[in-house]
Amino acid sequence: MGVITKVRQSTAAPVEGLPVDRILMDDCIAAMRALPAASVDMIFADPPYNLQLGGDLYRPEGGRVDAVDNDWDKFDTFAAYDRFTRAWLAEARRVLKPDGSLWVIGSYHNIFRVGTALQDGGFWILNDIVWRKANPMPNFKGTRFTNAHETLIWAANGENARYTFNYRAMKTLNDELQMRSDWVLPICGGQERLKRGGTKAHPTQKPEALLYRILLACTKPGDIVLDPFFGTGTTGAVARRLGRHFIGIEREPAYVEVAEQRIADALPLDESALATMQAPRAAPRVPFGTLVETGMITPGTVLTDIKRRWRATVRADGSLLSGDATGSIHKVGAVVQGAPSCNGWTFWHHEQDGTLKPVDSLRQTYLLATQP
Amino acid sequence: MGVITKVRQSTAAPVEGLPVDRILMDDCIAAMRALPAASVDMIFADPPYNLQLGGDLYRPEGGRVDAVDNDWDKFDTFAAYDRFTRAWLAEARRVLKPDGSLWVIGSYHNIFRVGTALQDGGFWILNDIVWRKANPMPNFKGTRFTNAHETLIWAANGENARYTFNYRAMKTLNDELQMRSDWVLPICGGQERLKRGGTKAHPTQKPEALLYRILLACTKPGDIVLDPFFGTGTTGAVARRLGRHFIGIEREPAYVEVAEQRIADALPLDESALATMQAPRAAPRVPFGTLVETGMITPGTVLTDIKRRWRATVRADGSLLSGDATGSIHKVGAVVQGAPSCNGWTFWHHEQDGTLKPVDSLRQTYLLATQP
DNA sequence: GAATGTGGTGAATCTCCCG
DNA sequence: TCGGGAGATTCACCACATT
Repeated sequence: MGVITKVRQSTAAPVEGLPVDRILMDDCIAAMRALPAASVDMIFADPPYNLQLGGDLYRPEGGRVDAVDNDWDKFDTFAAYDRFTRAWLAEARRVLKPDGSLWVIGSYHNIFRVGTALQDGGFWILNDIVWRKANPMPNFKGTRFTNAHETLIWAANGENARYTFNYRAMKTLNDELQMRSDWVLPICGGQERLKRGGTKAHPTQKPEALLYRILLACTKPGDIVLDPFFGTGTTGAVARRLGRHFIGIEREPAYVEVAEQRIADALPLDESALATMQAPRAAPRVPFGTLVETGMITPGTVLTDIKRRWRATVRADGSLLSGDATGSIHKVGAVVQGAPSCNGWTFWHHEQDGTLKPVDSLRQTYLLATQP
Repeated sequence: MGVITKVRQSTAAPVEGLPVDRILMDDCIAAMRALPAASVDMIFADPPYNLQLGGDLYRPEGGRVDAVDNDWDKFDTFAAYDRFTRAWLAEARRVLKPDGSLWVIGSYHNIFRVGTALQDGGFWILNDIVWRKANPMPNFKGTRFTNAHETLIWAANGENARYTFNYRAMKTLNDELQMRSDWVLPICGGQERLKRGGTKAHPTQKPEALLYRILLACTKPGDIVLDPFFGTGTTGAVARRLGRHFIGIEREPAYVEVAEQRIADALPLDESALATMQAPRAAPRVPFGTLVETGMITPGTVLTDIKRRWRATVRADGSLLSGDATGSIHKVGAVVQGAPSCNGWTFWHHEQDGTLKPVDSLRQTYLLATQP
């Protein structure tokens, strides 16, 4: 599997005097101003999200959520955030080569403002990419949908730029299917999460797998990647492992110190390490409710067990009603039988062509219709 | 299991003279202007994604502009789109009830402009939702990532609005896990795709499953949903099925004709099928003292937490005593743990048949015995 | 040693009603 | 409008301890 091709090297000679493979401890706008125009091949930016959090948030079991409360994430107004965004984007565009591209990551707090600003500034959006987190923090209070993703924008330096996109590499990475605009990756934790004195070194460290995919997709070996919000240096570490150069800009000395050490420790990846950075194939999970939503089974339908001893009615939200019992297909199946648990998929049946069929057959039909 | 409660209906009486369950064949801004303020419970909007808005505001998209003039031209075009967006959003906000909410769907071409405009206009973003298409069109040229999703924004009418969110219904729909911000749903095709003379009746018809989830999540039965870009009426068809009212606005007579027929064919669900899992909050409140009064628990009974780390004694008035702490089951639970708050119903247990059971089980028993 | 259980944690705009 | 009190609320993964 996987076609091995010769890797194209970066063609143009690097600009003289660039602070390559170094971290500049400075404000990002000032530092970019000091760089020559059209000198880097890609920019990855993880700017402040302007989260606008309220007071403390507590978990159901009592613990307090360790939120992002750093000063660098505080802006007085949207207008102030926009000024900041437009300023760094303008410098970024100047520093980027004509055929380079820009990546920015954000959440709904800031990404719409960033997207608008970069369109206004002349960048040309190529894709928006959704990082679907495999293990996001739940919504503890049950007030909204679990915020389970972040958004990345990939943009070229103008509409007609000839940007780099390693189509084959992405297709190979994705089991010979085209890489889609939604990426399922775990959040950064475990051994990968950098600590200082037992606590996390940076509140928003990004997983290396994310940068791995971005650099592999949009740069060539030897290319120079600029990260104006370097933090603890995920971009630098991945760039080194993939044989790319980096320029990091970071204001906080504490972050710079951690990043220096980390990049020094980063070793070029071998084959097996690369494999672990791939996302595991997401097991297709189909909730019963999806069958209701897609019209495969209608609210009001009566389900029975195979011997028609018990009956239950499907409701609009995919719950069942049987006597006084309500809940999921599994829960109601368990209750009517007086059993501790029950697999509702095989227990409940619906009538189809005069015969009883388990609702699991509907799930199989759905999977066949929607899987590539 | 599960408390059966009557489905909460929309509370406020609908505004007099509203064109409810009708399609207004008109420009959306003009039609909204004719509606009274604060009159609809939800708005779902599927505005044009590209810049071909028609009218004299917008230049035709046809010819490519030379790169030198590109910036200015793009600015001009984006500015025109922004004016249009801000205009319809302003009317939408006026027409929306204070506790109503807004949904907008878009792609990377327009969604950043829409998001910025609605934040500037005073809407408060609650979630951005990713509709992850189960079967998207591939990227034939292999020049970018397969564009496999669209983005929706869900926003309240201001930061402190008390919007509707049927948390329990969503959790049930998703097999007893919190509904996340990434939704996997098939695109609209097959039987559902409306045709006129063999070709698709509308280029961007949305799947009913998408609207089904949105209406189930954010409206109550009897609520009024406004769709200012009605198209072939997906919103209206789903609203009718789910026992919600709609107001559609659509300029194109051909779409209106298709929509009318489609909605007439949509079968409303009966009331029992419409029921969804209700939050405990919707159940009648039972003070702990009631259980003491009715003899379900005796003064002097000792309660403990599940691990028997803390003990408390029930007093005649339904308060607890633990060491020096006295007060409600919640307050004493919080005090002994040193936590900011505590749900005493699930924290405190009593011994029954040799095992510890949460006092909440007594409340459930009481509710079952006293509910009609 | 393997299986199981316990505790900690992650970019979070995180309650509602009543007086 | 503000303050106080009732009471509702979590998923996946990892490290580490226990069986």
